[in-house]
Amino acid sequence: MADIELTLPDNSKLKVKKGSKGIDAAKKIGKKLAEDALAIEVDGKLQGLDFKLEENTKIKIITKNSKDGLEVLRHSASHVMAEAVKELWPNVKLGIGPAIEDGFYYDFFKKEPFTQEDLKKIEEKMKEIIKGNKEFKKKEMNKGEARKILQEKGEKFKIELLNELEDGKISFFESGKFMDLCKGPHAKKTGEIKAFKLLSTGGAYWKGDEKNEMLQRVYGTAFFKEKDLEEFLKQKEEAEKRDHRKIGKELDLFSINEIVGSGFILWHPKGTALRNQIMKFDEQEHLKRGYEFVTTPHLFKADTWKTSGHYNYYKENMYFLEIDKQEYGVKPMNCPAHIMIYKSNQHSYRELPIKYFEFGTVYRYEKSGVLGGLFRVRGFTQDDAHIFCSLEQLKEEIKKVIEFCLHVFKVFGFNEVAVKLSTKPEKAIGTKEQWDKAETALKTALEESKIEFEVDEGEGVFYGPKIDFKVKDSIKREWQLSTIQVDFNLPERFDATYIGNDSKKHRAVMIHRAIFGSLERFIGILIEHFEGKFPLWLSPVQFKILAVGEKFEEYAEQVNKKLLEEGFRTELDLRAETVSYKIREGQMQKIPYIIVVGEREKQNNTLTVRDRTGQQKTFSLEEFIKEKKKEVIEKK
RNA sequence: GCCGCCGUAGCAUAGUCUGGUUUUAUGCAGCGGUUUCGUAAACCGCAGAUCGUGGGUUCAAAUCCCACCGGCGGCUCCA
Repeated sequence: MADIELTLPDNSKLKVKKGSKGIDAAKKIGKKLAEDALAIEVDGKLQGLDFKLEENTKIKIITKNSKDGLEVLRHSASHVMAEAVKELWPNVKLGIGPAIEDGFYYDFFKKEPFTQEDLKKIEEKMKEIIKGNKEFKKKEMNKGEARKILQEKGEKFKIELLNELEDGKISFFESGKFMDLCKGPHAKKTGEIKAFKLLSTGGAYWKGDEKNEMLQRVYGTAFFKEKDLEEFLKQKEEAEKRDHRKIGKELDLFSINEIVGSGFILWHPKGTALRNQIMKFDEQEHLKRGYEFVTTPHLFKADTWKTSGHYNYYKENMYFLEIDKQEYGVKPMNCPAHIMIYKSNQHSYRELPIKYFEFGTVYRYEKSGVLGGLFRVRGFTQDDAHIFCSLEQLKEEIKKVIEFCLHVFKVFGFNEVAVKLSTKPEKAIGTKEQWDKAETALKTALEESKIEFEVDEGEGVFYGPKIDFKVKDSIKREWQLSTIQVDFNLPERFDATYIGNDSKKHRAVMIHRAIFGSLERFIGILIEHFEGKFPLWLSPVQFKILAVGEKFEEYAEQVNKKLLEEGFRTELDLRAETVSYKIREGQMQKIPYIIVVGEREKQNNTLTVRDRTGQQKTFSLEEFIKEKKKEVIEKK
């Protein structure tokens, strides 16, 4: 038989016999590769190893230890889980069972939800199946045959999926007694699944639509090596240790009170100290960049929201009240207020851009089930600014905002940033020309800022394109932070204009941008990022001062007074407790420096300072102040 | 909002399944005293809880049932 030629990802060519399969190609490339092979990617599509190869295709062998390999493994694990569940509860109907970021899940239709004990049972059953080391066999048939099989089994959800598939060959995967509609690919045998663990359960709507039935989802994860699984579980534990709700309580930063209401944050003195430092820093940075500060009310007459469109499109998320037969709405956004300020004067093109900044506290009604700690709340403060400019100025202004964001990330130690540009969605306002110009402006701004970014076609909001920034924290978790959005809608609705050099009125373009997004959420992220061990400039309490004995209390007081005068945040602890006790307490409060004074220090006018790692160092008072002031300025 | 789990002193837990000393226990924190101490917990004592709220079942409810409030994990949502 004649050879056919395939292209490998590195553009080298591979010749195999006509009619051969993916596994043959793998063997041809190398014995080791064939052993490790799990699946084959043909022209970007994952296929099983038994996939018949054709000429002029680009192939990639998916092996263990690759990201795609993990996906294949996890998808296989989800099948094994479904098999286990079917054996334990034969009447359960199957939903879908894909691999996801950290593992896999499978959705089942079952009256009673799964319990923790059920998870253990399923795990045991899965172990049996894996031990059996059965082959994943692919079976192909036409749609009619497939439907017949599914109808016999009564798999109504699978039939729904089948109906959406194109006519042609429908594939099932079979392992032992279990068979499931599935395009694959899978591992060769169930025995490939070596390290797995079921993690949790939860309800999930069929096809993610809340109008549909609620299915029972089981989450799990799988790895090729036991070591990787352990690593994963350790990382999970690490994340739990950093939970901002736990640390927030321990460090007395904030609370949420049942009587006050869900989603409303009470900032305690220490939390406020932290928050104030962030705000102070942010204010300075805005001043440097030519923003003007404004202050606006929390409550507006409903007319404002009718003009802005929120009354029609955002009403379910807003708080309304009626006084003297007049309807008012609490602001969910600051934009209308800023536009009103802009509109209180006529503006020349020479004045543009005009940038208004406000720490604007907004209230949004969020469904009870979505609230959580500081991450999702009903009342929060945005570091919100609106830039009014001409379409021509857009690119330069966006560039400045990008620089601003990156600077802020760096200061807080977020060194990895992922950027996404979202373009015109199907439903959108504004002309095609406006959109094109704006999208080009955003794109060019990103390129000229030498930033790598992804384009998310059609994912913009209806009123304009946007750029989103995601950062990675100290344990590599991703958080969506900043957003820069162009808005054609509100300037139109509020008729925001400027006078151009042709002395005619022109529509202003508005940019919404927030760097932290919400201060509440940002602080939540910071708590987890730093594990509560904030750098000196942010620490609610910077120094804890204690004396070795009563005789040295006066000196401790002197030191404290001096540090307060120098603008530091201190805590003087003169309680009748032992030195060790107070140090332990300070350490648990994650205070950056604990200052101990006694005979030696009093004699020499010095301080002995213990840092968070337990290291001690002696300074003269002046020396210490100088060094710590530097540390605060450098924000290390 | 939906599915599930949970709610015991300021905090962290035990007791709840299988109702039964007048319902409670432990540690930390608090308060009173003693100790004045050199880098992660000195000692003794005291006080502190309508067991989330309301209703029901029962001779008897922290425990069983219902509703509500709140928290957590998911889903959905986050123009």
